[in-house]
Amino acid sequence: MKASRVHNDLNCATCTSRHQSVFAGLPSDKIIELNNQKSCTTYKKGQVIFSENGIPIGLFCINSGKIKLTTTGPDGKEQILRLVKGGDIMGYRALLSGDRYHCNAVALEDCSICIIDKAYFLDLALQNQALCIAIFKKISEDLKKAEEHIVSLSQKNVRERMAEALLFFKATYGFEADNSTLAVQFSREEIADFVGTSTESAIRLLSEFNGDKIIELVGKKIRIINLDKLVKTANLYY
Amino acid sequence: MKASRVHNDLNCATCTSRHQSVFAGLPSDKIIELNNQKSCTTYKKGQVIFSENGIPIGLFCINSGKIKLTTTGPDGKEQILRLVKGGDIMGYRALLSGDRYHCNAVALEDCSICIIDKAYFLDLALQNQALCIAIFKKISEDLKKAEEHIVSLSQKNVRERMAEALLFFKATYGFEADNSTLAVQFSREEIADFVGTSTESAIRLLSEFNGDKIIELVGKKIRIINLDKLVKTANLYY
DNA sequence: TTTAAAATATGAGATTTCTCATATTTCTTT
DNA sequence: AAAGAAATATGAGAAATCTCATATTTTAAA
Repeated sequence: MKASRVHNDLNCATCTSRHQSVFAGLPSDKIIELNNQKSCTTYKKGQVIFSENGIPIGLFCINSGKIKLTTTGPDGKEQILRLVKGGDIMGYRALLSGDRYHCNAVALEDCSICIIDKAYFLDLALQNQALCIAIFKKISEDLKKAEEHIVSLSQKNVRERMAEALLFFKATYGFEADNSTLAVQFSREEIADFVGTSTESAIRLLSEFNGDKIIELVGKKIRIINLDKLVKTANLYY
Repeated sequence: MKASRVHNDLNCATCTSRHQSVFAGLPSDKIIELNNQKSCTTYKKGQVIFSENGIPIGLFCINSGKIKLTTTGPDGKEQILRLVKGGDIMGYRALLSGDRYHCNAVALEDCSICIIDKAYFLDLALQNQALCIAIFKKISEDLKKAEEHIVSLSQKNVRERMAEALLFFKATYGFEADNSTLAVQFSREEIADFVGTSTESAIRLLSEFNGDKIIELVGKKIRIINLDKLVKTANLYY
């Protein structure tokens, strides 16, 4: 049975993910304070961290692990909206707008996550300019990415969107040590849920890319062996 | 020749749009200060207010008029990303993220707009909690709308998206005095650019909706005559 | 007012993508 | 290790949507 484990082993002061996070600019006294206001949890792959319509109790700060944010469409099909990794915050949209969650957060692999009390976080953000600006930037980036996704879904065909998705996975999670294998593993269905297509079409396209020597399928792993061709296939520039 | 006209006739203290804006919670001394930091411009229908890749010089605060925010897709096709109206701010994403604009802002009708100096606005936002929270909410809402648009584009067919688009236009701009005619006029091409379809398909679907007595086409105007059926057609609930 | 240009409308074939069927492979569990 | 379940793979027909062609109507310009 998969289960989350609550603890407080992580220390914000020594947390390496912090330096890439919105908390990068916090003074050290605030870091110590923050450390006392958080609680840490580990989640196993596949576990739901929060879900649609839930009421936010705090801000999730990812120490390590990868997470997908999804919604359920009108016919029950899942849509992947955002991808989250170590150093990211999540759950901030609902928190800042006083809304409920409109996404599900599901662990793509084992994760170590801290949750920061809602009221404390809001207070901290309003009092610390660097944090406030970092949050502005974070939402702005997510909005930009979402709008790029809109253009892609609206104007590109499935083949182009699939190529773009692989590039997005690369941009988000990078490569493994071999510098060519995507450092994230999705099922074909999950890829389809990001690209906005059927699972069969996703499978077919990945096979085609494999046949075209753009990628190499090694089990569940995807190696990008011709990045130029992938970029061209994505029809990115004009 | 269409041309914008710069002036300073509008007064923030008496501006009625302000009460629905992010500046609603500002104390009156700050309103007076804000009034001195802004400059007003009128734009004619069709005019470009800012464009993709431009560097933001300030925050646009809409006094009156309707505006579309668009991007150009890989094959030159326009995509409508957001719709703006009196009381809204725009250009804030690029401003807050220190980025260039990734959208074009084009007047859908004659507009009266104030521009607030970038540095002044950022300063004001960081010093005033109510404003800061209002901005958080504003971006959060735009992100939520964008993500709903993603699900729609990804999972719905063109007919459902068209119905949803009409409901979105209604939610954004409301009805005229007759309580059924959409208070905004788009060309069929613009509707297609929002829905993510071809102009011909947009024309065809509107004709179909007209034939199905869901809407009534009165020249360029669209009257919603069966809201229930439109909601059902949009496949909104599950 | 006439003419030209742009927008709207509609049909029909071409194309893309989906769906369903059915293998095959991989992973889990006993 | 064997069986069952889940994921991946592939084909083929069905359905959705686009594109191109061509009217028709509306708007703008001369």
